[in-house]
Amino acid sequence: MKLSEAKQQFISTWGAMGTHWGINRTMAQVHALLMISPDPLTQDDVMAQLNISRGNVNMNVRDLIDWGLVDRVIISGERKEYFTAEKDIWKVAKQIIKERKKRELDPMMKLMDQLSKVDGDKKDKELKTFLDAINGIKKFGAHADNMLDVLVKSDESWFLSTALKLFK
Amino acid sequence: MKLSEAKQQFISTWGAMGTHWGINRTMAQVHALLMISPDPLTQDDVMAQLNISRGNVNMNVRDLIDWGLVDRVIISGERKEYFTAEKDIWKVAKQIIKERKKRELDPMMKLMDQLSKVDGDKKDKELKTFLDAINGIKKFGAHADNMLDVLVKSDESWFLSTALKLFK
DNA sequence: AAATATTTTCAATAATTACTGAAAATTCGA
DNA sequence: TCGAATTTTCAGTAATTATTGAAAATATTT
Repeated sequence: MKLSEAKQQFISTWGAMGTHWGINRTMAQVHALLMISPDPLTQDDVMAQLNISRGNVNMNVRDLIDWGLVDRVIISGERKEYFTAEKDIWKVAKQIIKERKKRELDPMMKLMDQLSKVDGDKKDKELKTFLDAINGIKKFGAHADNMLDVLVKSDESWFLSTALKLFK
Repeated sequence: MKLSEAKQQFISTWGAMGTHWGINRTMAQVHALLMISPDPLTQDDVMAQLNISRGNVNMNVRDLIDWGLVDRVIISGERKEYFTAEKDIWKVAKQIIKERKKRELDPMMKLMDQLSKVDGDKKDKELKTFLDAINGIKKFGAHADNMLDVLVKSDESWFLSTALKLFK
């Protein structure tokens, strides 16, 4: 298989995968492109390689920067902005875990706390089932939160060696 | 807060959360409704409670069954089908991990194996960066795969006690 | 400060995804 | 086996989400 073909396939699949994770296809494709590009790219490079408009590139790159997955790069003597992505997949994963925890898990747990204050007769089957569900999620969330925190703070070698032994 | 209100909020938030995870809003809402319902519900119950059409309920319930998150229940003497959802959130999480691993991680790893066979001059910077990315993902994926396998095979008490100590 | 290059915004539009509802298929009881 | 109840399918439509492209804003050079 030729490199150009392989790149194309990687970008396309990474994009499709993104849609299964609540990430828009193009954003995932831009990320994929930057991950396999040795040097930083400009908006025009991305436009050309993915065949998308300037506005689209701008928007998605900005989102990727918000996620902490892409950085602006200043190249001295150049007027244009360049963009580059973190290439260490472990760091990428940690960053995504960190962001999703902040954006999703934390607010969800806050809501569960509120919902567990629901009032009514504890003997009521409806209420009991509801509270059991909420409390189950709270407990699970607290543990997941903890686990993810440790994961995010750990380094790659820990993940690649120790973690496995512990799990086995 | 009243129960009916709390339920409504839970269903709505669980649905919104679904969209961040590549799951359609309605499917997540149906799941939420079944999780907090003490008794199995019929298609008509779900239609009434979520204000959606019969076809929509049918489709989403079928998907939830495919995901292993909802079961058909036969109630003797009743002609209609009833549906119920697993209420133990740890089992729900394990099931989702299992399915996503099968549907997403496994195929992705298969693709990486293919892409790592790309041919060309190993000195080429473009090729080198590409291969580094692919191999990084392969290595990461193999470990994640392993970790998730152990998680899925472990039981709740392990998660709630041992896992934390190990991680700390 | 004017000219030029570059980035950002956002209303209009396109593309995608989800939903409805009625017809077809299936199931089940009599 | 027939008829009624129930489930499933799916073409048409609605709702949502993503993209374009050109105008406005910003930054840089001369």
